[in-house]
Amino acid sequence: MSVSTVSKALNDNPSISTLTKERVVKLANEWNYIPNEAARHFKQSKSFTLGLVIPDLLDQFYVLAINGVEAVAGDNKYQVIVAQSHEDTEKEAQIIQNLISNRVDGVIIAISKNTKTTALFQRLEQTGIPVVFLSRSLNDPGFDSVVTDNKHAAELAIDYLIKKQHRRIAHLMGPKALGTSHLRHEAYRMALEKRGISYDPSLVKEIDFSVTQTDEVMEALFALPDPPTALFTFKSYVSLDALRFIKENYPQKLQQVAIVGFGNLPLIQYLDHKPSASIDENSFDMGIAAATLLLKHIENESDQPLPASTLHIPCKLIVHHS
Amino acid sequence: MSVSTVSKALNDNPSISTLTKERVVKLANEWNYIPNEAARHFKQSKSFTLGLVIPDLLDQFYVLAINGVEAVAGDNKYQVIVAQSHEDTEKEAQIIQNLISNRVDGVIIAISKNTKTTALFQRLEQTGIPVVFLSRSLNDPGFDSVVTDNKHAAELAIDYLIKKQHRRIAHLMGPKALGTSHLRHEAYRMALEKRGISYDPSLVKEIDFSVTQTDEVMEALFALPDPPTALFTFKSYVSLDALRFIKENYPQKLQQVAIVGFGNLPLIQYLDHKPSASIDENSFDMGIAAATLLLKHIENESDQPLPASTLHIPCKLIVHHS
DNA sequence: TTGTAGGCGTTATCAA
DNA sequence: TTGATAACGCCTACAA
Repeated sequence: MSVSTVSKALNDNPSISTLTKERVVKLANEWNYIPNEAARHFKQSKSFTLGLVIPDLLDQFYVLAINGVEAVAGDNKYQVIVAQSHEDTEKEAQIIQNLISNRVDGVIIAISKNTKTTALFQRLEQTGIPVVFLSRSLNDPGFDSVVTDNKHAAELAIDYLIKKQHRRIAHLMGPKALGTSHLRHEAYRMALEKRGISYDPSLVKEIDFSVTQTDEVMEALFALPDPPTALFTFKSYVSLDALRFIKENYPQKLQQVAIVGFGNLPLIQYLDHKPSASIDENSFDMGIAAATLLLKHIENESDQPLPASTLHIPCKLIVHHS
Repeated sequence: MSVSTVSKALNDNPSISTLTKERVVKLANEWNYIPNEAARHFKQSKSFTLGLVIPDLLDQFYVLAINGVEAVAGDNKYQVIVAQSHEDTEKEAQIIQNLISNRVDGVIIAISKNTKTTALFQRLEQTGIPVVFLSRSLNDPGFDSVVTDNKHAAELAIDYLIKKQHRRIAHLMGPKALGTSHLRHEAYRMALEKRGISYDPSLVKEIDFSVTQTDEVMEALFALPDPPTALFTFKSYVSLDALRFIKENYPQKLQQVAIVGFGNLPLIQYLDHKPSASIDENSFDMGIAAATLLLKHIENESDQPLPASTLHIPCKLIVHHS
């Protein structure tokens, strides 16, 4: 029996008789034959693989997003390769190079905090590999992205804090290199002004996610003549660092200073002193949205590429009760 | 110019003139040519890929192990595909099937808590794909594994608790299906008896990692006529659940009950009420050891397979200061 | 020093 | 209904 007959039989090709199919399947099982997916993909010049690049697997926000991506990918017979950049632009470039080498069908990426250039991503698109930015987007509107609805998030947070009588609300802003940092900063500013609180630049401090810098910034904020009574942070891991700083250095302020940040992390449930509230970014849903959008590009057969779009995923405020 | 000349030029084959090489490399760069790794692997019938199967990415223990595996893999030009079983044997089987389909060169796996049969793993080995079990091993000595030195861990924990005047030390034992659960249980028993504390089976309770079951078990333990004053847990996530149970239901016991478990998780640093201590399993090193062992098998050219071995990774006790 | 040809496992096309 | 063949992109003998 020829290879082609076997191939057709296993793929349930209608041109093969039922009897032959049965015999083939039986033998295939007996001999534990498993088709070589790699060869198949090679032949089809399609890998049925999505590359997913994230800064760090220890960040639960991304893990939840991964789960969302994997769910959609699995439903559509795609695999997912997860790679960590460890917030290193160089490593990130290496990963992307590698993903191109392996001819993944598409890439979802949460860029590292230092990534500024778009060259690599243009290269991907040129190679015919669509890219979707997750959570952290470039400033370039030419790319697809799935992001938190930062504006709404800031309003939820500021509303909550104002209701709790806070007027001096500081913002621990993300690294300037990230477009998301500016979006959140702007959203914070708008939300404040809309509610009649004038924006005070001395209450805005850039952080780089390191403990030491957060400590410095907190020290500076508390040294102000009129220090903040509330913090709005770029992400909840910063909230946690800030909280620890307060516990260690200003324990008397622990009950007074309210903290709200982006990301409702599962680990918060274990804490005794929780941040006051968190923005639940629905990162699982963000993963789903990113993967769905990416697949739409991948499976777009027309000669025209789909126009780039930015999806704002709705979020909600979760108040933590300590 | 022929493809073979180009291929040789790019691979720096000595039979190609320097001039030709230069011209080829120049054009390759100009045209953004990136070799198709998939085709290369296909040709070599080698994927330079390791499969890494773990229960859950939200468990920081495994994330650290992943980092270890990735470090070794990267140094040896191998890629890593990470897949989550979500503690589901069926999903796990699917993943392994998929890894075989994709002809990975080797597999590292932390089996799900329900996995009992070895059939799948034998299938892998038969297919010529070596397997290394990580942390959670089967009872079968025919397979390679990298595990915590459970015996030493139990001694460290029990010594610590005894020094703190505890005599009634309960064990929250892992799921019976896991070989590791029995090893740790046995290590606990031995450590106790060696120190003149008789083993009391009423102080041993099996848990399945669910919050509800941990709650039930804790309730039962505290309802004993002579309840435990210390807990030795299968893993630190169980320690955290137990801690929460105590805070919510027996707050007066919070300061008295000592808890020690396997796994020194990064998230513990954020807690106010920490477990008393944790076994630092050095999971990063476990990942390194597993990957190194696996690569040794993969790169074993001899016709004889290497004998199976079990590596016990040294661990230490980390005392947490609340 | 360069080119030609064969093959890795699979599928699609076309012929038998 | 089945079989032979070419092709996917790359590498490697071997021939020129």
